Amino acid sequence: MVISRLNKNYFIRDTHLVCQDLIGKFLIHEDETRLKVGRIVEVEAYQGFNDRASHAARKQTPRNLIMFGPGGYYYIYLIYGMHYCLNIVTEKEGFPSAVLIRAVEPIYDSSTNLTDLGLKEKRILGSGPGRLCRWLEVDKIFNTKSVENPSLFMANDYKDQAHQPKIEKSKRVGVQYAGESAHLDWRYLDATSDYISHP
DNA sequence: GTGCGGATTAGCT
DNA sequence: GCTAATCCGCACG
Repeated sequence: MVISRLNKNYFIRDTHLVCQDLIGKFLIHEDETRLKVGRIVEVEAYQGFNDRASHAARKQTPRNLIMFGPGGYYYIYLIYGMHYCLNIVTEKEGFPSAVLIRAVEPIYDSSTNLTDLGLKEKRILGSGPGRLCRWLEVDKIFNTKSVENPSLFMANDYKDQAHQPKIEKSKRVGVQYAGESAHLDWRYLDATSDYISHP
């Protein structure tokens, strides 16, 4: 299978379709100093003006401005003063939406031999939105950057590592403050994966 | 300028 | 299960 990068147009469509399609895809940080590859196993949808869990639910601010533009750009913010969360903006300009990457299975790491690690240790690397950003060395430098930038991107395959995911939906994590929006089943995960953030 | 609280995590009970 | 850690965006005025 040929490795091909997901382009901006991939994200300019319904957020829930993007969520389902992203499960099993690869998230790759590659430059002169590192190569890290994770398989996406859990994401969440944040969609439109009526989603009270979304940063874009109230109004446009300097921080959430990128969410109001067209899909295909990263939205990365600092949470609780110490963890970054990685999102990809989705849909057409004017309908603020994004997909939060919540967990990846570590596939390759140029600074660590992953085969030396047990399941528990690999889970600590990639299970959870803050943990995966720490492992992949993703921070606000990539905020507002296009998914078509050369070093942080997603791809449909990585060295024949892909396999068929079993997609399940459930409630989003950590949004109990969001009233009506809190109970929506807008979290998508691969039920065959051992790397889900809240098993 | 001040104050509040979060799309989380780690460590302890 | 509970909570501290630790910063900044944003709402107030």
